[in-house]
Amino acid sequence: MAFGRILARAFYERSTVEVAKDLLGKVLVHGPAAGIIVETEAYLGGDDLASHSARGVTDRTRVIFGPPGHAYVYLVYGMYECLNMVAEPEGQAGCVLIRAMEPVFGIEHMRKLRPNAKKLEDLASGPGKLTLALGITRAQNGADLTKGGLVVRAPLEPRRVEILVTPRIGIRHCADWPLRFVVKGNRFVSKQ
DNA sequence: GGTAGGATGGGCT
DNA sequence: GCCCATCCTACCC
Repeated sequence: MAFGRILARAFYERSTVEVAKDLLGKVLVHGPAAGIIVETEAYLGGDDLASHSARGVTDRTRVIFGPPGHAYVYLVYGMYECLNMVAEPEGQAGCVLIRAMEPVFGIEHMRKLRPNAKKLEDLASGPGKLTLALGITRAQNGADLTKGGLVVRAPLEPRRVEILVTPRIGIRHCADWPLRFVVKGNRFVSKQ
């Protein structure tokens, strides 16, 4: 499969849940490597206490309140970086955590960045693994997803996907909210 | 097959 | 000082 067009800003300028669901099956590209997004989570504004934006605008969370279609990348547990896509119109909080990807292009490149991964299924089957495989760091925080080296494209041959909805993983607040979206049956997700 | 525990540092109280 | 939107290893069935 090859790449289609870059997703426009209007794609991201919608509700966070819509964007999280529609990102499934899209192609995430960074430099020489790319894969199909198979697992996402929505982090909402307002009363979603699991979101970093819940405490308002700070140096870290500023990008989440900014214009949609930008990357929010942060350090978690002192060691790993997580990639999010900013959604909602400017001024409103909301972002989508990219949790897992099916490797498609640049697989040898990604294997070098993920020496611990034994199987193809382990390359990007988690938010920290995915950023390692793609070489994404906080240097990409705030990057414009509609141009440059980090973009999301439509697939040229879209697959019909069935979406499984579950609670989000690894959080304490709002632990039962149904905001995790996975491609049902896909073997590259972090867990079914 | 499964899970408990440790690594490790930034953000915020 | 406490809390993490995680991953890997060791160890145990």
